Amino acid sequence: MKSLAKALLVMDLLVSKNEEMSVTEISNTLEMPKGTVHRILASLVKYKYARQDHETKKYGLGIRFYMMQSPLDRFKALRAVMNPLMRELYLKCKETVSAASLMDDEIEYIERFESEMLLRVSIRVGTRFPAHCTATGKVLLSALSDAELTQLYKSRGRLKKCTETSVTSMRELKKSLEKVREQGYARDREETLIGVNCMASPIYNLKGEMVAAISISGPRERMTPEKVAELMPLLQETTAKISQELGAPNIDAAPAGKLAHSAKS
Amino acid sequence: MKSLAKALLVMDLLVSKNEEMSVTEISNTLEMPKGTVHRILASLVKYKYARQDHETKKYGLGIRFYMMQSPLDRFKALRAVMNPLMRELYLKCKETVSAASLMDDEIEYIERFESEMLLRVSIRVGTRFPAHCTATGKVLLSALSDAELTQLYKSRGRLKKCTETSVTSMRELKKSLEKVREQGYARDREETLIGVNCMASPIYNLKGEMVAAISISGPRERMTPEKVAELMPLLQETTAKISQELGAPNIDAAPAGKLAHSAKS
DNA sequence: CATGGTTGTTCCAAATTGTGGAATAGCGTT
DNA sequence: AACGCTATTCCACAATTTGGAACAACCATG
Repeated sequence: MKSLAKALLVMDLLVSKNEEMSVTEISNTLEMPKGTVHRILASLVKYKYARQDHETKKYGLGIRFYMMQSPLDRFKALRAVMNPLMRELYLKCKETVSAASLMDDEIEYIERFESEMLLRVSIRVGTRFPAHCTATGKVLLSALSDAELTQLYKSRGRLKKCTETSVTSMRELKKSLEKVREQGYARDREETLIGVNCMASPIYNLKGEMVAAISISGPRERMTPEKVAELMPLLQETTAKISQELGAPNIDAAPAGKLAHSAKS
Repeated sequence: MKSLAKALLVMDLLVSKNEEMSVTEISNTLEMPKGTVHRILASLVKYKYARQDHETKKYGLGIRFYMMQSPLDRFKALRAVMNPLMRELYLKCKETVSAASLMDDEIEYIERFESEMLLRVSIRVGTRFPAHCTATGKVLLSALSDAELTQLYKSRGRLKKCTETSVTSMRELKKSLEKVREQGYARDREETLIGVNCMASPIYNLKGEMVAAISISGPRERMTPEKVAELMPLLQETTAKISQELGAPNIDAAPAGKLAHSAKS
């Protein structure tokens, strides 16, 4: 199989270099015509074995490779995919856009674009919050089964109350998560911090596991119900695009997928 | 590219299943004719993206995939490849055959077939020895550059003397390693343990890095110079075969390759 | 021991598919 | 504006993949 052989050689090269390469670079190294290399790359990209940087036009390894690497590399790949689409979303809404994933019963922010408004939500990468009182957290928890959820909170007693509006009982939380599952997104009205409203939507990887969630957060005065309703399609469009880039299956089918085990480090 | 697409689908399936599958199994799942699946698998095997278990005839992921996984998985894959060929060697020489890799200035045994003779060398997986006074260790150290070697031993003072014949000075060691590089193998005469002789030969991975070494060890009385000379071709044949299965480049060209960084855990 | 039902593997004519040089388009620099 | 550099598209030729069917090898079962 000649065509397959050539494609595998291209993959080999990308694996061994482990950095992005241009079409001509590959073409020269492997002594293949540019047209051929390009066609191969297009197919590899289609099946997520390679990916093209839309800015530099260079090609690198795709998510299918990162999926089987260490959790650390996986996060790196995830961030690389999220970054440009999060920036796009930020430019549209001008509020702080952030991404987080679940670490035990907390969420940890892994990427963000901070609003430049005078009054804004300021979040640093690495920051953690209790999952149960953030929109992002509720989205991430919604991927857990009832059993997993009770397991997670079994030795933790009553839920910490961040603000007056935080949910504090397991029953309330479960009911809330039920709604999140139906809607496919979560909101929080000053549950994390007084004066801050937030909305979040999930990201799935190519196995259909929820790996992170993206949120828009801003001050109560700007994040009115109307504004949230206006931004929600944009947010969901963004998370859908990211999920798609990650190779997630059935884009609009009912989620209810498993939550990917998050890394400790 | 239809043929590539199909091949990638086969790979996808192997990745997601993460266990060996038969041709018909794949053929049914993907609804492709058996002939096509077989042809694709043959090509994937050729380029180390898949491998066939010669006993069960089933196909699984190849070393190219394991190469980019966590060090732990890499060791698992390495052992899977070494095991049958080490057994073969053991059956031919009836002496203890073992494999070890370098961990700092020690070697750690990662696989072994123990002789069933009354007087035999008994080694457990996980055991460690100072690298400088074992044949295996000398082989592994021979892949290091002069700079790396001094770096490794810089804060360790005089080399530990295992037996009377052990090398103890850095100068002696370097001279000894020079010889190992020339020969492509190492021997030790009661340098680790009084009464025990040993011979070792290196294994390279598909990047040309030395990842482990295999040794035959036995009591001085049986491991005479003549016996060693008789067994050496068998040992080298075995390590060559393993290296080849791992996809090592230029089988008989001058090694002088880098030593792969070994895992800590 | 033969038989039926598995499996993996091989074969080959038909035609669909990949080929790769050359043309095009797009981008940044001179 | 013209140049040199990319990535990308195009297309007629032909080499390649295709996949059904035949084969071989194995293992239960009758």
